Amino acid sequence: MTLDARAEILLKTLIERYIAEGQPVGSRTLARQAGLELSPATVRNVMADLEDMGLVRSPHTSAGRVPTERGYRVFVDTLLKVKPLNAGELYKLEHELLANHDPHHLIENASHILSEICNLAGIVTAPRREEQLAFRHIDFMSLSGQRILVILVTQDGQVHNRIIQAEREYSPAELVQAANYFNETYSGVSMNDVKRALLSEIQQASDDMQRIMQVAVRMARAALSTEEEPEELVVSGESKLMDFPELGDVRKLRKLFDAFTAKSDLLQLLDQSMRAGGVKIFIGSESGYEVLADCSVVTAPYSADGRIVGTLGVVGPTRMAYEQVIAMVDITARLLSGALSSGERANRLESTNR
Amino acid sequence: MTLDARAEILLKTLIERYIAEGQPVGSRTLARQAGLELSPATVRNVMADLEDMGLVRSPHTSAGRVPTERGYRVFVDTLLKVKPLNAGELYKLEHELLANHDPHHLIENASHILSEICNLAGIVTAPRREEQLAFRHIDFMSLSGQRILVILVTQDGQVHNRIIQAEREYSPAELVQAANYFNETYSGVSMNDVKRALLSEIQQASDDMQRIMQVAVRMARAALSTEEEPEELVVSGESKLMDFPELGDVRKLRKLFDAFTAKSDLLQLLDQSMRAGGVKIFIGSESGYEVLADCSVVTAPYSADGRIVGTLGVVGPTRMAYEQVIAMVDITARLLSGALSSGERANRLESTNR
DNA sequence: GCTTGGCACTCGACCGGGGGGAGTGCTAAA
DNA sequence: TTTAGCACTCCCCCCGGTCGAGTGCCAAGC
Repeated sequence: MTLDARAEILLKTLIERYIAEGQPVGSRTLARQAGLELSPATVRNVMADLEDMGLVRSPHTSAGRVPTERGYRVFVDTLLKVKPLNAGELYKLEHELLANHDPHHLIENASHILSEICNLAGIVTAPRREEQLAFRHIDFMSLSGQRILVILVTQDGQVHNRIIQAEREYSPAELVQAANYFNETYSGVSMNDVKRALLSEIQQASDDMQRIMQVAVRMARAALSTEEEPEELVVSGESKLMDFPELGDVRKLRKLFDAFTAKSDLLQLLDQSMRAGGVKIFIGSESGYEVLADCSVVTAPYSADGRIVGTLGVVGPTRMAYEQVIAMVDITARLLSGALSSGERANRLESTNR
Repeated sequence: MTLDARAEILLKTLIERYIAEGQPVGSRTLARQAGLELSPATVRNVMADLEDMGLVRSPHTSAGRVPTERGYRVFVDTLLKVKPLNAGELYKLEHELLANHDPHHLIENASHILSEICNLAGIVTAPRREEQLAFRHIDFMSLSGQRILVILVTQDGQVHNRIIQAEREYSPAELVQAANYFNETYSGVSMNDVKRALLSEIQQASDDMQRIMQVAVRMARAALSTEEEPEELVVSGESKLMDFPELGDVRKLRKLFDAFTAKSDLLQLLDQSMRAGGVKIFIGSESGYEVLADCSVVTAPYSADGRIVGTLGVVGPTRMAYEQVIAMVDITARLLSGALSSGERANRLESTNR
């Protein structure tokens, strides 16, 4: 069941060739390509063995061999040599990613860049870390009627705004006072603790609290309970996938694009790979989602201040240039982590090959 | 060169049939469908005339007729009877659109709904009306180093935030004072006037201004000069276009999707149709953009408080159900206009057929 | 025992031809 | 002016044949 060295070389060559050309590889081509001084006939024997092991298959009787999912798996796990980026690429990547420091722009950029350099669809989940961040500033502003605009700023400079429905109208003065009270009381406290504090403050002693405090607490509570922003997923360059002939079937493409729009499946997949550190690769049906049957997904979590807050990656056909893609996903995750961390320039990019 | 009544009926029937079926319509079918008690032979004669006029054509010698762009044009301009929505559809539309009152959600919703009810791609330009809106509130907050977060709220409750690079570090107290000064001075003034005022304030008498005012003016100026947010375009349901066989060619689709991503061409087209009031229809090459050669675009401007602020519409194959689509684009524009206007419930939906 | 050359075989891609069907244009008659 | 008839055209589909690539197997060679 184990591969000898020759079989490994042949499998590796076959997969590389198939990734490059997209067409079944015959014994003659493979014999020439592998640099092993073997005749096509020998190669054929090896191929028969590989086929028995389920690592390659023929689309039809006389059509050369194509890697199977298991074949790709072996390739990715044991055969492939990740190609690190050269200095020029790295510089360009870094330069483009850091063009804008606003967190939201950063993740949009990351998605776009991933898509561009890999020529695949780039996907990035928006960071989820409000809970850990410190509260910084809040503002209440009354809109028409009883609708109140709440602006919340967290330590990292992210601005969140929501509209809440109050139970009565409030004067501007009241709102300003409430905001002041709140800002003074909670500045620097983590959002988690703010929420906890709000909960206890409101159930205890609501009578003997100052009216203004009551107002502030009530507002903030309403704002933070509607807090549940749907988790965000940024997808870029989907249309790049239309260039791959193996996905050229419009019906398949339709399903894939719908999955990009619905986002839920992809989010689940990405969430899943958030737990494990490092680059993770889902080949074909390994992802567990039918739409991704002919696709591979390469992901890596990214962090802010040492804490993992999201995942990024690419989606492409199983036949993708893993050697480069893995390095690019990896490096992008590192760069993004660095950019999102406060000690910004401390992003050590130790090149740890897997 | 003018069409007699019979020719009109036949052209109308042909186009309706073609829109429904997507296949060339022959004389026999047409004769039966039109309800005119005519023989196929007579219909053939009429078709020959219509072909001379450039309103229909045959894909090949024996294949029935399909409408040309000019044919669609005549159909849309003079033959078609816009189908108003029934009460149920209208209710559902209104209900879904107004699910969220936040301006940004409103336009996302509008795009999504358009795409869903028309089964085409929905497009909406984000409202451009900062200039006319009144300034309401500003906040300055220092981030790491000299980066300063500026939060700007306009009268309608929209929150804009930018990060500017200051020329030195400012203390929190300075920033609060500056914001206070600014809020007191300019509250309620239109953004246009604020900008103008900033310009003159800064060139005149910058020496004898109080230091705090100087700071405020400098900040605001930096923030407002980077104001140029790229005009936004929200596209939904692109993948619906993959269901149309006439767009089924992957290469064409790729170009179309790239145009959706690039946005510039579409924005230009939509901007163009912002000037003219009411529903506007671009059939095939009329749009002037090659990617849209096989597509039609139906647009309508929408307004806020009586002033046109953006355009919405749908993109689909030239063979689209104009009769329904026109009504839906029209009504969506009206509903959105109503929702964006402050006297919110005053949206008179006079059903003015074109 | 592995490797190799040879050989028959299989299958997809491509090409050309023929039948069927849908629809046309034209003509002549009503 | 309308209609019936008819010849014609062209697409679509199916069929059969050829070609080329590549395989599997076998027997000979190292």
